[in-house]
Amino acid sequence: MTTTSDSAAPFRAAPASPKFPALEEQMLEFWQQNDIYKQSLERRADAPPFVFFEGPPTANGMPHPGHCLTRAIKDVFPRYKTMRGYRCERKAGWDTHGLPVEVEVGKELGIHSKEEIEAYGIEPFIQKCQQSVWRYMQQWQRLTERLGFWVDLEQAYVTYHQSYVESVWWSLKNLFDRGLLYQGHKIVWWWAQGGTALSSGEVGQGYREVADPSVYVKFPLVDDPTRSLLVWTTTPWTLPSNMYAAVHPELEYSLVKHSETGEEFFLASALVKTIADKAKCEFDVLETCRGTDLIGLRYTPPFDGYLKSTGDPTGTLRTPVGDQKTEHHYWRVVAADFVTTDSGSGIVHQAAAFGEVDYEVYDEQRRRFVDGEQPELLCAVGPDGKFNEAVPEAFLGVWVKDADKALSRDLKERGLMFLQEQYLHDYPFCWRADQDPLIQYPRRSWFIRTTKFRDLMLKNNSQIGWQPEHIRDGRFGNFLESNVDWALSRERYWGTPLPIWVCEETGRMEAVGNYDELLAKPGIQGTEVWLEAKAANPELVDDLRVHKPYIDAVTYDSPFADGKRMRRVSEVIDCWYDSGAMPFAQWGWPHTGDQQFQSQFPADFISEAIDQTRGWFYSQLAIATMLFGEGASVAEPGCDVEAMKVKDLDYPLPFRNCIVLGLMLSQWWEHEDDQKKKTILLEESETKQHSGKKFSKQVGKMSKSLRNYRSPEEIFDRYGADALRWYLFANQAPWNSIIYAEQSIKDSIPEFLLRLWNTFSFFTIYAEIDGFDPRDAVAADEQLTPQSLASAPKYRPASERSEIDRWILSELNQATAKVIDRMDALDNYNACQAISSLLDGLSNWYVRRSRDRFWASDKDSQEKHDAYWTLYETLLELVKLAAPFTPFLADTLWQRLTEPFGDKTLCSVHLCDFPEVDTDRIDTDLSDSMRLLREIASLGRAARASEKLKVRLPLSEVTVILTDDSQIAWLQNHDALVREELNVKAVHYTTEGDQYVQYTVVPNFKRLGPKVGKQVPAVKKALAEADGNELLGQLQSDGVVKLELGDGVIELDGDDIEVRLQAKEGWAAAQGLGSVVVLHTEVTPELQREGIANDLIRAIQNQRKAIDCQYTDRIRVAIDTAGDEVSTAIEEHRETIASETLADSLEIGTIDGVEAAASEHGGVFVAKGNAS
RNA sequence: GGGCGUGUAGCUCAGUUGGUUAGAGCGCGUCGCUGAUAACGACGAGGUCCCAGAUUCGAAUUCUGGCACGCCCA
Repeated sequence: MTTTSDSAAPFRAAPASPKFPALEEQMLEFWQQNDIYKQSLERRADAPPFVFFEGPPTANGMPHPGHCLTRAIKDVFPRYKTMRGYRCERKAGWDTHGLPVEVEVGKELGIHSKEEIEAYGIEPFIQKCQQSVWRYMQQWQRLTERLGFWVDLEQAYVTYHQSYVESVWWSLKNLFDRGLLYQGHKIVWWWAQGGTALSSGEVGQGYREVADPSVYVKFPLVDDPTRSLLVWTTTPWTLPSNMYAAVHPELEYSLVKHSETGEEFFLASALVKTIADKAKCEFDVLETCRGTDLIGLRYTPPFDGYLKSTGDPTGTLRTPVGDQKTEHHYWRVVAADFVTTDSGSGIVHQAAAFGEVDYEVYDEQRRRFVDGEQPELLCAVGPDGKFNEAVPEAFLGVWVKDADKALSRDLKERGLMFLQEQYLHDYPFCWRADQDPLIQYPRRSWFIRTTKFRDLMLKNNSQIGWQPEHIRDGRFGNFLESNVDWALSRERYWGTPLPIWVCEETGRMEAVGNYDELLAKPGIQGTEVWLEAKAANPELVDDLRVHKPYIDAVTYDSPFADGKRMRRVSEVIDCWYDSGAMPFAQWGWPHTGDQQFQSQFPADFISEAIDQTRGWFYSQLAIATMLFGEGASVAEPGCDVEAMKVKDLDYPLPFRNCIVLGLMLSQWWEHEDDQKKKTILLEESETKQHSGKKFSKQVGKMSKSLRNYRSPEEIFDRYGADALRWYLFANQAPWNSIIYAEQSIKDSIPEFLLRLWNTFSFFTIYAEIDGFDPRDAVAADEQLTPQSLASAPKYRPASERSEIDRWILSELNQATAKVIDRMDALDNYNACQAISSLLDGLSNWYVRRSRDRFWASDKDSQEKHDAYWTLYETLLELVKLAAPFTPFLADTLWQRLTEPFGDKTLCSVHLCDFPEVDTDRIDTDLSDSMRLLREIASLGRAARASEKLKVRLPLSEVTVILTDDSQIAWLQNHDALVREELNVKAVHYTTEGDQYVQYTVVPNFKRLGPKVGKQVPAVKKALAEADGNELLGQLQSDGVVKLELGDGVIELDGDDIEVRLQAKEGWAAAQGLGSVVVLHTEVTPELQREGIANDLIRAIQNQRKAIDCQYTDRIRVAIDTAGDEVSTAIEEHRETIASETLADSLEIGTIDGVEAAASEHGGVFVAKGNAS
């Protein structure tokens, strides 16, 4: 070959067993030192943007394998889009606020309750919180980098940063000024003894079964005190706070008469008998009605505390103008859909203060009244869980759960108790003080009126490209449909402070949009608290000045009352609001970053796991809908919306596409011994090392305490990040829940990484031997595109190269088209399938069938150059295709493949453009023909196997019978492949196979169905019964087949039917769908001897390897045989044997001092060195 | 209890608008190849497509009702 280079070989043979984790570590260092990620962005500085939002991980706790999936998916599409010519900025982000962080710090300090935190000091506590998230952020950064997730960690947005907090403040001020931020009640699970609400997670931990009372109480009607509602409740202590009695409007109710006492009750018809039985009495049904008929009936509440103190107030209803109606505030029958007849009486006591559902009923009632005349929430219990003045004196100050019995006795004495029972149910207790039952209790809370935006949110949702699609109308759509106002505030410490200041005199409020605005307020005081803290501890992060407790100290003159102060409310906000504000808050917008925000909104692509539907997906959608586009005009009456509107922003939605990932489960093998001690193994193969123990396979959630999964770090060290990534991308659609199966991660090495490496390695071995030098392509560009390589003198256009070259180039371009199509549709799974099958074709067919050209001794033959250029180009393009998926290996191979060019080529594949499809190189007919040819080869091997005729033994002929002659000409021109593959002397193709095969004609149902409809079974039957050969003959001569059916004749053309072949008995044959391959099995002595020669070649080659020959070492060979046939075979094929094995001498006999290798034809002696 | 999803080979998973022989990889078995060699190839066995019903000429695929599992909510 040509030698334009100074060095002997521009390519070095690659090591056979690469250590992928070590190669990846090297690559990480290279990327870092050369700032490849930044370079990849700079190359796209003026390109159209592809906008990606990073959903901020909570920097609390260590990252686990599930996070690897999210981060890998978040990486692959931006990488792909960058290579495709887009500018895809990737700003990292961290969610740093919230209860989980407080709990984590609490654990560290050994404290838990709010009292303990306050005793410890809010100031040191939030400092600890800030330090804690910082520590975890570093762990996450390590994982992020090692996984190859390219994202700008240096410029990450952090939710506790001042600029971020101020953006959130701006948005809250905007909502407040539009009247959309209001104070209301929220019913929470309340730990009265500890004075704090518990999160749902904490509540879930503390359920246990207890017996509670279940009582049926009489509520006498105001208009007819002889009649009562029979009302059911399981919490007698809430009766003093009764507000309504609820019925289901559609249920049937009965008015019954007690057969003994004569009292009359309303209750659900379905429960009349049940309750009569329970009370051991008889009811006579007087009349029935529907629930709606009862609505509005007034009754006397069981305890009169509120009746006395309020005087049974009324209010004006919201009705059309001029149509004034009033209604009593309390103690009426109302409608509620949740009432059932599964238990109770069908009439349910409503105490809005102590139940979320009850509260909703109350809220609905409240909204029926005009402003200022609405019912108040009745609540006879203080935050300490004890009764207040609204109850009879005997109960004042009693802990509610202790009062059930006494209250019941009181009701009995007053004749209001109808029936009393006990029932068992699960009830939550405080998880750390397990004697303390929790109660539902109302807390003042801040809400955002998201319900006003329900339709707009649905409209935005409808335009989002969800993957999978069912999220839109399923889980997410349903969630939006049942939207309730967002409970924004949290009575906690570490969070974005709610930026609302209240006048200490009038209670009037205003929102503050940023820190400077606050400082500019008249009479500002309290800022010194922060300054002093900072002076005392200069290490303090400046961002803390907008946090509790420093911000709480800041007060200013009230604009509402002379001489009075404005003080901040004490709450912080839900950290989901923080994350949902990231589209603008990540830039500090609107205070800063206008240009970035304008160009980076909305997102083209986001992805998170399905648990984020109610989390980040919602918070983003809700906030964007309220602030931007059509929603920006929504406000309470009297607000000047135009003044508050964000100018020039008319965005419909916060993100255009979202892949919703499934959850990740773990898989492990478990054994439990007699002492209940568990042994956990992560790989099935390991169970064999514990003989005698029975392991059962488990699939379930990943559990830190069970240690039922391997940490990402260990996976990286064992198999590498590419192995994990390929497993995540190529094994399943990402929205399915995925089982983290270590074996499958391991398998991605031989299935993809090693196969790619071996193909590359094959190339380098021969490129080194032959001195193939790609620098002959003098006009090669920095990306080594196929076009630019064409400048090499021995480079022939693809159209002039051999069939197999054109085939693999066609496969390459088809695969490229498929990958682009799939990746544009956010379908990584099928993109990987396309890459995988391309690699399979390259490795298992192209290389296999092109070996002889690489081995050919004529180093300068055109065929050899064709093979090199084809393989080289294909590898280069394949590596680019793989780059987004397995970035480490792809870059390693790119660097080695481009090494001869030095600085002339790009130093990283990630700076390249994604391959373009060259449609001129796609030849689908060739693909079809090659598929048929591979099928024929495969059938031939199957036939050989069934006759126990090994491939080394040559055969004279195979006959291939086809159903039609359309491919025969092509196959005949290219039968060398089949001859070599099957080791036969000749191949005959024919459609006249009556001798070997039977023809059957089967319907093509897809065409026939629409055509003949119900006659399909009859046609099928007729075809099966007819003589196939005859039908085929008809078809070939007339072009149609006529079938006699019971009710007439049907004509079928060639597309309506398919011809199938069935090999006849007695032939060494194998059948496929459209072809049968028949072997001619007679073995002549000549063929036998050629087979012997092949056997010997193999034995000698084995021996070469055994004595450590280099590829090019010459050898001496002797065969120790007494057989004439073997000797003759050696003589006949001496040339071939010698050239194949690089033997300088080939004798019958032995070689002294050399150990013989046994073979079926005698001892084989191989020695290094030439004959002399 | 409600909503959403999942159920296909021993394992991990595909399966396009319904088309009659349901696929891949791994694992297993048999064989082959041997200048990619701790690699590679072929062939084979292995399936009640969770169950029952409906629609249809035809259902893994559509519908209804179960069962099991998962997630979210109550």
